[in-house]
Amino acid sequence: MANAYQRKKQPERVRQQLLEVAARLSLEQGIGAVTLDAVSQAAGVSKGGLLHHFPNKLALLDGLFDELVARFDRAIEEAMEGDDVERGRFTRAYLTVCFAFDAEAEGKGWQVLTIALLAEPHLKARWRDWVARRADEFAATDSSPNCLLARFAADGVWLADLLDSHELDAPTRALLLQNLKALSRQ
Amino acid sequence: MANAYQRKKQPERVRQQLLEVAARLSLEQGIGAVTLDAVSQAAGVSKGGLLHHFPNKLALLDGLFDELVARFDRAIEEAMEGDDVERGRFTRAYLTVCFAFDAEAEGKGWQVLTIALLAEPHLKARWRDWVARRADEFAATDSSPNCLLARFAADGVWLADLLDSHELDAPTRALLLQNLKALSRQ
DNA sequence: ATAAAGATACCGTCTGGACGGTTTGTCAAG
DNA sequence: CTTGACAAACCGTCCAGACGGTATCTTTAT
Repeated sequence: MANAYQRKKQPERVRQQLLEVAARLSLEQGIGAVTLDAVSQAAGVSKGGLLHHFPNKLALLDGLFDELVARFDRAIEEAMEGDDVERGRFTRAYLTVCFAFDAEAEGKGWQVLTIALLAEPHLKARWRDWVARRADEFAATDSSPNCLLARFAADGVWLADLLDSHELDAPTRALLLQNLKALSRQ
Repeated sequence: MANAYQRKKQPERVRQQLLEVAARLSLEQGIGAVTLDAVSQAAGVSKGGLLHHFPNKLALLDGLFDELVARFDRAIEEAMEGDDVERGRFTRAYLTVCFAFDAEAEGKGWQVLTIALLAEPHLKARWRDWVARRADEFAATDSSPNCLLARFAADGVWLADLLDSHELDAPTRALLLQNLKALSRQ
């Protein structure tokens, strides 16, 4: 830290580090702990360095959002590949990802952050766009009332995970997922 | 404002006003806008006045939470009265309230706030308690997998309202509600 | 090949303002 | 005349962002 001028320059790595640290901070200490000072310090970068990569705080949050969505998209795409029934395929992938999101260690790191993002009007709008785009993209295969219902339920489960309410035991959870997937096929 | 000493003293009214203003601010400008200064000013009260009613900011948020839960409870109770089928009665009331929550002007005012509350660990825990208590209270009539599913879906719809995503048209929405209620009776 | 000329990736400090909270004072009601 | 309901001024802290600098990369001109 003291003299970090001459260390190897690795902008992409530093950028990534900043995002990770921001996510971790929000998880461990709430969104209030995500300050430019805290993030930069925990990432071993000066505040000026942070502001070089992200010109302001909103840009940092935007970056987090991008990362989050990209991850989500990748997970969904992956889940869709192993499914050869057209009808409701997207919905099933959505279900899979939402239900898995609490288990994976990575997911945990993004959850608290997510809520914070949705509290920010700007990011709320961006999420809205994402939903609209997807709904449009899969209108042909996933717009049935049952699919809609299933996805809403997935959101509910995701929310419950986020809040640590409900505490489902594993078999109940598995059964629920199964039922919802069945719905998506009808 | 300038000379508010001699205005009629109406503590309960002022307290209510403060809560309403805080809710409205969070709705219109995000949780970040809910500061002691902003709330007190918008409520036509000095900051000292605010802090007289709520000794600190957390107390203010707690107050909002209390109000929110009380309203929710009342709405649910009301919805349960008109339902004479025991099985899934709570779930149907829960559905009714969640689905109605976007329509009523009142509900709108509390939505964004809610998310913010859930970002606060302390309030998150309180919500968790609420869920646990209710789940326990209605274990005999509303613990079937289908009821659980229905309530999760309700949460999803509520979340969608909160985020203005999804934009359901009225008939689809009504149909969804109907389907979920049917589930709760099985 | 190399050196000059930027461009990019940082560092360290400073500042203006916001924000939560305290304190002291004032008025009105009981 | 005491207590509750406020007002108004103030304080310490924190924080976002600006700024001016420095070191390392890349490109270009020679």
